[in-house]
Parts: sequence; C-alpha cells; structure tokens
Amino acid sequence: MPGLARLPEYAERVLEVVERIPPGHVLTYGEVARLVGSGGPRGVGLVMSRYGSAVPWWRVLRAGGHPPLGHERSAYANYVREGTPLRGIPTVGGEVPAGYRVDLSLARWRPPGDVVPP
DNA sequence: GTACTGACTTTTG
DNA sequence: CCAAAAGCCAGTA
Repeated sequence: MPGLARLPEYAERVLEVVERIPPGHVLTYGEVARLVGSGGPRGVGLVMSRYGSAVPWWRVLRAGGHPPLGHERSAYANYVREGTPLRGIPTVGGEVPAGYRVDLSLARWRPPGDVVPP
C-alpha cells in the first residue's frame, strides 16, 4: 500500500540502526552511515535533525566523542542515566560539565554482523 | 534540471 | 592542542 512511507526509505533505515543501539553504548555518524550501507555522515545527521526526535539520538555522536551541537545538555542527562562511560569530567554533581565527551573506546557499540568471518 | 544547506568525516599543516 | 580544506550524501527550494 503506497503512501504509507511518510519518511524516506533512507531515513527509515537510519532510524532503524539508531534504535538498535543498546543503552550504555553509542555510535558515530560515520559508523551509522557505514551500517546503513549508503549515504554519509551528513545524510545521517540530516535525518536525525528531522526525524531524530523519534529515536535515541543521544546514542549517536560525532567522531571524537562529542554529542551533537546544541544538544550536549540533553544528551548528558541520558548518558548518566544509561551509564554511558564519560571521560574528562571537571565538575561533580548534577551539573553538566563543559567540554565533556564520551569514551568511544568503551561506549562504542560493536554491531552484530560487522565482523567478517575468515 | 541546478544550488544551497546541514545534529559530519578525515587528512594535512 | 587547533585551523583549514576537500569529500561525501540526502533533503529542500
């Protein structure tokens, strides 16, 4: 039945991957683009800005471990809540540290099927 | 059809 | 550590 695809095929695919990310883990825009198999980091970011409100967008961050610009504050609450490993936190308590970043080495999710058997 | 924009990446200096 | 440039792709006008 046509007309049901309110969002583009690519957008739906991106949202699907983001929803698959378990709590406490994160993926970078480039990684998500790689899992989708098409597009690039910008395509993912564009979809997130438009339809990201329906998925755990905070689990998707830029290379280097910084959350999306303008959303660092909202993301921080989610990271603490899901137990995402953070790195370099100068402040303590419920305040949001400035310039914080996620430890990609620990938080980076290893998607199934990404490993190629020999 | 082209042009511009954007929650980006990566390399080089 | 930071700055600049090129590359990449989907959506919108």
